[in-house]
Amino acid sequence: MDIAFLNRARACYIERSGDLRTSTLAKAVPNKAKRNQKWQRDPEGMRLRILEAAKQEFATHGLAGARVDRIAVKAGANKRMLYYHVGNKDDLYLTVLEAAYEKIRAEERGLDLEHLDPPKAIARLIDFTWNYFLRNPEFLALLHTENLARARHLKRSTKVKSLHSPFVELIGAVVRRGVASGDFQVAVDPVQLYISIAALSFFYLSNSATLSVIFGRDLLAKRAKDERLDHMVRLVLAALTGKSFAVFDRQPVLEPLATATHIA
Amino acid sequence: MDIAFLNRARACYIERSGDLRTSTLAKAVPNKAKRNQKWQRDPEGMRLRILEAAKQEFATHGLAGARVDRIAVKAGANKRMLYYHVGNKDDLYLTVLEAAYEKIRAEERGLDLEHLDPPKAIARLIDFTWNYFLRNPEFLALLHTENLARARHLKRSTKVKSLHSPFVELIGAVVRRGVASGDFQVAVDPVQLYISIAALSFFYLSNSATLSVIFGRDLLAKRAKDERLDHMVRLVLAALTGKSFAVFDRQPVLEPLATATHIA
DNA sequence: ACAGTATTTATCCAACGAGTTAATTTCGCC
DNA sequence: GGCGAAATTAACTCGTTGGATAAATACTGT
Repeated sequence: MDIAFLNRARACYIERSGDLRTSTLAKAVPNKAKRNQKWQRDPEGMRLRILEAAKQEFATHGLAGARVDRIAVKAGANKRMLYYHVGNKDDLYLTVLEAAYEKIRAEERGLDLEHLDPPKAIARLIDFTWNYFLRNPEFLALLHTENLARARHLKRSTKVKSLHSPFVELIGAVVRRGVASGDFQVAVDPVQLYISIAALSFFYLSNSATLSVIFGRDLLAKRAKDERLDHMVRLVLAALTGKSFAVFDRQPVLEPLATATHIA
Repeated sequence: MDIAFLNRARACYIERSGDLRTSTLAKAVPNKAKRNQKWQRDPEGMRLRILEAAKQEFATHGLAGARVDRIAVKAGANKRMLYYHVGNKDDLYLTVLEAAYEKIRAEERGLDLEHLDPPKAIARLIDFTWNYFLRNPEFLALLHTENLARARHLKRSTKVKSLHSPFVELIGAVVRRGVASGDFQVAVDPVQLYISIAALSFFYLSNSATLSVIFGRDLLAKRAKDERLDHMVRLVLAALTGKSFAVFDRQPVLEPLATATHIA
């Protein structure tokens, strides 16, 4: 969901300053072309734009740093609309947070690890996590913001609590299979493993700014990112299988994963 | 540096409401006991209290969420003092950030890994990192805040950039020794390893609030923390040595580390 | 004991930011 | 073709907040 696109859409939907009506957009091309219209109704679209703008704003500035007016402008809306369609700043934030969790849970469900052999399944899991974080940097920021607030909002949210991640069970199953097949040495706690896998990607990406300064190199350069993914996969697989780090050369492990596997 | 203590110190230093002067405190017990004094000079103490209060405030509320007035109150000072002793809100923040980096670097230097055998050295490193983060939760929060700002302040700070962490070199040396002795299988990139070790602790602790909600259990309970440390050490050592996860039972690895090794 | 400076207090204020109120416009429906 | 509800805009309120100013008080050297 690209905010720039959404704004362009709105902007060109009704050419506010001129009379020109070039609305070639999908959905609601009005058949009666009234002139002099100042605005056009679009509740769902408005709500979407508002939430998208709010997500960006909360992600880049945190809860306290976010500005309601800025969200309105970014959404191409009037500030009153935020209150009309969603609620006050806190409601806005909670809605964004819930949507973020829903989104990642949905993508997680699309990943089937069941029929992969255990090492490949773990590798795919790491690859997915890494790429999801990479593609959704706001999610990282929102998570952190919520932790600053000691999960105050999350606790209130029945919605998020009902969204169980399928990963813990999946990892548990993969680990059991791995142990049975002899691929893995020990049955690690799936929660610990899940946290560790998330941690390896999360920390690198969410702290890439300060780490880049400290180490004096750009950790978000293509090369650096490739190396990181490689390192993480090797680290975890070496630990689980008891085989050497070196055994896991890139191609066989990383080849079948990649971005194509992700849901749109 | 305990803010409550500092405040108590100040509060009892001059008993403002009564005449009673029970100043048993170190440093500057005034020999001429003037009566009716309204306040006492203490520039260094004031500065310390301000910075400590600011650290707490920035850590719990982020940069934008921090309130200058609240810092003043917490420091037992007048707001004007912040500007007098440190500078505006941004200066305050940068000073706090720099102090935080200085502190961890100082403790890092106190850790000598050179004469430990490689696996023990790595275990101690993990233990140190874990416990440092546990003892200094504000550091985690500050790091995140700074990353939200895309390291804007850090880049400006010549001080922090000059504070090289000794860990990258140390880890490099340990890894080389380990490879030479046959303990380790492959010479991993020390930067990657450093980041991974920090990541495993950082993510767990800084996101413990949301993770606890998601998993429905208290990740900061004593038991859970012990398990986490155990898991991290096993994970990394198994990966490096190529031996099984199970080989590393708790006692031998964790015994010689513990809190006593840390600098005050 | 006195002058001059360092430190601290007591107010003030202009800008900002969240949230509201009321007026205006669109649109489905009869 | 017009009525009423839904959607949107414009303008305003009012507490908060970072920062500034000036006055008061403690300390230092002489």
